Amino acid sequence: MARTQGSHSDITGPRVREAALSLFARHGYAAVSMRKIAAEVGVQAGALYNYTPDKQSLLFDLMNTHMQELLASWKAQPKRPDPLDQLEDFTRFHIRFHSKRPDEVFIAYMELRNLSEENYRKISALRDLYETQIEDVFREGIRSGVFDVVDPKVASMAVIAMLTGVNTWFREGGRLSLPDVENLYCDMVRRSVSA
Amino acid sequence: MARTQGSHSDITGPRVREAALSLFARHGYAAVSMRKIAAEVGVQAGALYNYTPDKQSLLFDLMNTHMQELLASWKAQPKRPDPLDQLEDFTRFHIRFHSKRPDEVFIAYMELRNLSEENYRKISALRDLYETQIEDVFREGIRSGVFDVVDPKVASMAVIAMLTGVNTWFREGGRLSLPDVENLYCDMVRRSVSA
DNA sequence: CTTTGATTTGAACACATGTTCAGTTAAGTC
DNA sequence: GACTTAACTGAACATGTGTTCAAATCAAAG
Repeated sequence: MARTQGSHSDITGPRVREAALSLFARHGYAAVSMRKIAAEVGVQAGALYNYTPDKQSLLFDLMNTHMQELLASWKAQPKRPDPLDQLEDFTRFHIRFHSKRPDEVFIAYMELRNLSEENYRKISALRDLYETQIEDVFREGIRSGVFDVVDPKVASMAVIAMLTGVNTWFREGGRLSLPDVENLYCDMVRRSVSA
Repeated sequence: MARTQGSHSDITGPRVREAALSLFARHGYAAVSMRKIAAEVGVQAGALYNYTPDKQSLLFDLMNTHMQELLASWKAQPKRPDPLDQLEDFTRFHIRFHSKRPDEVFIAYMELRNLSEENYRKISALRDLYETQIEDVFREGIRSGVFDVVDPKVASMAVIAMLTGVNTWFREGGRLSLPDVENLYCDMVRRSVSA
């Protein structure tokens, strides 16, 4: 058996994913052909099928990996006892994590409708799981009296939408630094739900 | 000159736009072919070109009309003197206007990258104009002391993102009525920026 | 009923699509 | 240097793409 180590697939595989990520984010899943992805990698279209069963799986893999990393990364964070601190941690974590992965985030929000029904259900479940994380913080803070929130589900959706919106305008090297932005949003988020 | 009045174009024209709106929102601009739009209208693809010079113009018209109506509708609103009231008015207006036009809103946010450069600039300018509306409210409220906002631009982006997020989960006939949602968001928005 | 011209058809254009696969290339083992 | 096999090419498949346009259709005016 020749070429089991040092094989090209160790290099080409990731490059296919990178090319798909970048192209899907820039032009959208439907507008990017397998030939364009192949051209970006420097390979013929047929070669892509050594690394993905089809175009749909390429999209799903990107979104699934992103969501898994998002959840794992949040759960790896140390959890402070006070819900007010947890809310600040979540705010900073969300902004930081998302600002580092603009392409993944863009795809995760824009390409949901291009997933097959089954794949859509899987990604949706992961997103629900993430939304539940902050919802639980609200419920705990309501019980302990530090939050004045009527509807924790709505508050979760509102806060997540607000935080994810940062990606639409924030650019490294702009008028504000990332810590600046974190502080501004921490302040607004806390005040919007504090007792 | 025959058939100048009661002509089919009075009926087919709007139906082409409606079909494009619905299909673009559901499947995305790139995934919808002129033949699919034509099929939805009940006509052959060639006939569409009596109503649009090309596919791109169809997309631009939908987005442009939406943005023009959004701006005109906001400017037609009576303007109350207190910035706190203006903020509440904006919040209710934004939620109400957007929840009535889910397809237009979806397209306006998702299909920006499918606009030609020139069309993108035009739509961007309109969006900037809308964002300026609430930014001006913040600036006035900071001056008069009713708002405690460090960065009115960031506050605008945060509030608009939060409000537009309603469209991703709110459905008429669900757990909450639209007035319920308006009240919840008014409360959060006001508290997040009040002095 | 004939004329008129707006409206629509249906075929054609040149090219792009996702996917498959027999055949070629080339890197590692013996 | 011969052998093995992963990696890749390049052509082919059937189908779909936006757009054009001569010809057919059809409702109203004369």
